[in-house]
Amino acid sequence: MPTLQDVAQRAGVSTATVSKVLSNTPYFTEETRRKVMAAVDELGYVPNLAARALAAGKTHIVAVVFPYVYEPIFSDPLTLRILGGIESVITQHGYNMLLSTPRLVPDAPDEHYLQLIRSGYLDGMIAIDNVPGVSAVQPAREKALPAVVIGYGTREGDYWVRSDDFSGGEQIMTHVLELGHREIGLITVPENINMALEYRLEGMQSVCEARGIDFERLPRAHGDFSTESGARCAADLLARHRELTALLCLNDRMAMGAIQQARLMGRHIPRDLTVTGYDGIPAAASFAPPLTTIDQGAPDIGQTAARMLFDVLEGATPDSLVVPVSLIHGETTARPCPVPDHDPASISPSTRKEDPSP
Amino acid sequence: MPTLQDVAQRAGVSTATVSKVLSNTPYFTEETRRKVMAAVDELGYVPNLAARALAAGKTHIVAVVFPYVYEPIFSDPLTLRILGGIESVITQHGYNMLLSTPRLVPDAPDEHYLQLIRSGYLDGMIAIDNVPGVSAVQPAREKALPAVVIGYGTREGDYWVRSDDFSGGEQIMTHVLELGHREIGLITVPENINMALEYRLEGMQSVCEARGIDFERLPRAHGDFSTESGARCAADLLARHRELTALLCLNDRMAMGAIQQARLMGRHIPRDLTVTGYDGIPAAASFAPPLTTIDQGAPDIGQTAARMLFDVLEGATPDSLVVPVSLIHGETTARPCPVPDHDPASISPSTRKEDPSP
DNA sequence: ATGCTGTAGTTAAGAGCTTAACTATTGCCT
DNA sequence: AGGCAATAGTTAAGCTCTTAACTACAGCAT
Repeated sequence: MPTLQDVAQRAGVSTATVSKVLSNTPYFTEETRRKVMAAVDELGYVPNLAARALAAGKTHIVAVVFPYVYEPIFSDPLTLRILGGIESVITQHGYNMLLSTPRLVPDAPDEHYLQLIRSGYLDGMIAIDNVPGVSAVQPAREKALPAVVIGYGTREGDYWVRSDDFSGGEQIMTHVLELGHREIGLITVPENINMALEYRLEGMQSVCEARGIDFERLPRAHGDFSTESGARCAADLLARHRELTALLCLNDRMAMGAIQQARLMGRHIPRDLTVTGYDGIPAAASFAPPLTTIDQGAPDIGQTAARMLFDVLEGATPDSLVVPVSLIHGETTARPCPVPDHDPASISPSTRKEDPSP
Repeated sequence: MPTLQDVAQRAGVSTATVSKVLSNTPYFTEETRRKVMAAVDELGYVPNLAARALAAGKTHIVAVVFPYVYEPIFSDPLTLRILGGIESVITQHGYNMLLSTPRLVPDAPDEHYLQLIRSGYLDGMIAIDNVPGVSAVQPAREKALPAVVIGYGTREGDYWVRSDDFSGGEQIMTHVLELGHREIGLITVPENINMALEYRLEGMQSVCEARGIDFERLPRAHGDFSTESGARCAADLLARHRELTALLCLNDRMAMGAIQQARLMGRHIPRDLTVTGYDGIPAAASFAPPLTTIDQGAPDIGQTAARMLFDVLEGATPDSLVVPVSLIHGETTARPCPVPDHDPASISPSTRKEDPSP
């Protein structure tokens, strides 16, 4: 591989001049540029990034951090969409994206991750941080590495982007309440493992309280984000609370599991049971029937976070941002049906999609 | 940030000794190691990766290359699963993963991508290469950068991992034929844009020919991998060929779209129409009904590719590998129903899940 | 003429690490 | 005692680039 030296020699100038030409630092003639570029082309010179990084202290590498906490991140479609958003912006800026997936456990730091952050290899980072008690950005703060947080694990002075979880909770609960449901079950995850979900719940609660409904009384089941857990939770809730006419699920995958389970138990969706999701993953739209859910605008979150990071790298101090969400009207919600007798043995033949009954 | 020098000084030894201790090169006493490690801890020393890369010519960075070709890669759930498999192995080895997504277009190389490959920043790469005419690994070959290809875009001497697409095609076609279907429609993508799909088709063809069925005669529609395109293709095929009793889709997303569309057209799945997918993405399992499809073993492919790369980096010459696939028996396939009159207006009320008719 | 400014290019000092080549010491064999 | 091998550690060169400091010189106002 040819080096700067080789190029300089061939062009008949010094290495400093070549470096200037390549980085567009002023003070060289058009003639010189031509000579240098010719030499670069002839030799097929490509700068060595390690040397450049060492000399200039800039690597042009940005870390994208998706911590493994309670959930294997690679099973969440949302991850991919956020990643896609981030990627488009990073690529535009000519940077490279290092994907890091530390195993975060309270009081047991991921040494490899810490080394990476402290190694000077990174110009900045974008981290998902939604779990209380463990932080992916903390090491970046310590090293004063420019960082943007996606989520709630932030401190004063951090730059962050968040989905408007509170509003999402409000919107979905409002939708369900306005359809007339009062006997509502919640499929969520254990307390305090994800702050985004906490805010969704708070949004739901605020709507309930405004309408005089005791949110705390609504039966809950705790899953782990997975489809299977959604099915399990639905089985549990529907068995224990036969009066339920709606299940609000805190993510789409659990909602899809819940729907399948409800069907097995003889419920038609949405006629006998309203089910909602949250996230707006692609599978929710192609589900049958399409899920009523909240679109988080995942690619937008990724793009926004990346843009913000580049602002910071350029010395600006961008404002942190809440990304709005929107309700997707699918076909899994309907008015509650007037107290049917849910005996699984007596599924009537009329359990078909379009029910023309009054 | 403290440097090697600082550590050496504090430990009262030379930088060379510190370097040896840290890299476990022989010839130092336990006593020396203790002193060095103490100094490292006290100073919180972390080696500068750029300097290390420059001096040693090793960066401990592996590129994972998912080219954008005909399809935005971030909308394919399979991507995420392969990525997850790769990630687990790379992390185990203490390497870092640089995610690169070049825009590959014939005769218009992605300059930024080329620079990255040639920049000496990478110790190796894993690339998905399934599209004829454009190659993600080619630059790696030119630079003699250790590489493992996932897919068919290989040359003599390349290391590769492939899913057994031919067998997958055979399995799914055999399954459908054995159920008794003869009027079969194919939902695929345009010719020559993806070699993996070509082999799936060839597998299907071989089975047909062995049974005296003229594969070329089967009606086809061409989508673009997306759910929506699957719906469009199904609409087209079912309208033009009312005799069809089965639709074989070359990926799961198109299958899900096809199923939704078929339902809109009054077909019950699987009673009136058998539909199959391919890939075994998570959404296929949580679909209603669960898709009959081929499990590609995506995480396994990723892991295998990564392991193979590390073998190469250690100087071994691993054997390239075909990863077996398996048929997932979902609930979207059934025996063909004896020539029903598919008038959308006359959906009978008995269109329910369990049909106890003889 | 003198001094100043601005431009074009060079020199050389790092940036922080690895490693080949070297020195020094010890233990062991004959 | 002499020679050799193995061990422990040091010295210093080198990896490739950036950049501050410098030289050289033309153009211009005073």
